[in-house]
Amino acid sequence: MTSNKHVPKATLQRYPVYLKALRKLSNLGVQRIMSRELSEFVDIEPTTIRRDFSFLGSLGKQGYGYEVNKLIGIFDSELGGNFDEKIIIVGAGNLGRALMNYNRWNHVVGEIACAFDVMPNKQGNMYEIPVYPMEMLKEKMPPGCRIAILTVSKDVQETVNLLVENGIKGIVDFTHEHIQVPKGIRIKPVDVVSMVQELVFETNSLK
Amino acid sequence: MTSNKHVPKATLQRYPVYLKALRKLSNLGVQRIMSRELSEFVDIEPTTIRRDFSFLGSLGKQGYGYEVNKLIGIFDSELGGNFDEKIIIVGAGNLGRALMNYNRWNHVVGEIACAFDVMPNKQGNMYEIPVYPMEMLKEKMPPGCRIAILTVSKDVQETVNLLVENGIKGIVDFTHEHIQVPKGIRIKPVDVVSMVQELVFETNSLK
DNA sequence: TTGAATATGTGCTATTATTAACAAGGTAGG
DNA sequence: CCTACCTTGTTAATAATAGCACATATTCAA
Repeated sequence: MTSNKHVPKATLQRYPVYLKALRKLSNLGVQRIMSRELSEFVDIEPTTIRRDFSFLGSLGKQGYGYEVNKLIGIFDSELGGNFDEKIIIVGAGNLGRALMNYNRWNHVVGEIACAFDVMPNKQGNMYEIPVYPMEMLKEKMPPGCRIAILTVSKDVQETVNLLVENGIKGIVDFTHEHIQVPKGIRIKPVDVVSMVQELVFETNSLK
Repeated sequence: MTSNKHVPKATLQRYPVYLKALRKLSNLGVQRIMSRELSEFVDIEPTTIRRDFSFLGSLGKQGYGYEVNKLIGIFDSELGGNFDEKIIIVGAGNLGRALMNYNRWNHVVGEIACAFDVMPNKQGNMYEIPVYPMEMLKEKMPPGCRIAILTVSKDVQETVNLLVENGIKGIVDFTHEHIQVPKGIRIKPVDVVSMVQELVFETNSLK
């Protein structure tokens, strides 16, 4: 990080949105963009965008705007550590396998290094990604691995404990269970049911 | 809704968390709980919990706490409309089918009424849920259906437009595309890549 | 029945996040 | 090179959210 300013949580949550939009724009051949244009694209106020970007330095030019590819580069290097993250998938059921097949990880976050499952019939290679037995977690976990995607359906808390013991710092959680982790470990629940509930709650309460 | 107080957005986003935790506790046989206990469980300050609950009425008893099942009942009726939502899944690939097989929807949000896919070989019945061709959307969409889960991988924006034209108000979006919708339509992006990015960004920037 | 103990619900305060407004500086067209 | 125009980055103002602190109501043990 160049600047030592504290980046607000809310901003941090918007960065992936910007990044996705910028990549899309770059693919469309857009080379430069102004906060006002980007605003219409991502539905975030121009001022908010400019402030969010400002935490990463003075990235734009006055009277001109931002270079799309420069912005992407900054996200990669300043925030993403160049996105060479080694990620593991824990649980190789339908969902886990669908995620292995996403092939959208490279240069965007890193790569799925390997996966783990308790069931022998799930083990082996899957979409060129090795799936190991759960007992081999410690042994096969790539060095420096911090992030796991959890798609198991049984023994959830036990599995989480195992992951934390082995140095995992962040978990993308696809289970339906309620998980508890020590301070400092981050969990991102990806729960379709909760998402739908949120939509229902909003729709029922806000109108 | 009993109270007409405005429920803050932040609160609305926490309700599913409470609900999930309360269901878990109920299953464990817990009948009453205090905000302080619940706080440790969900990692949200007791005060915040009490205030969040207070928007739905005076649900607890002073010096006593809350009845777990009463709380669940309130969420169901006040917010969830008793969770009889008819949901559709659009896109019956790996992910779509995994979601059909979740069988966690009943009494928690509602039911997956049916699914749609452009590919003829994906159509037919899947886990007892009918999968129709995309052209039949208008015809087969259940009456009053407001919520769609989107797992298609092609023609994303076109599909979204179609859904919105047919009355969908909220979309749980599993695609990797950037989507634009008219005001009033809510999108919940469920993007594993963005989730991992968020974890990476937090880990790289906050320490 | 009584009173000490306890947990809720809510003014109020502190913190965090968003938006408006504008000075500063670069652009672009002649 | 100059000038009129734009858009950034940031300061200051507003809004939203979180958390303290306590009055109030209820429990529960004796």
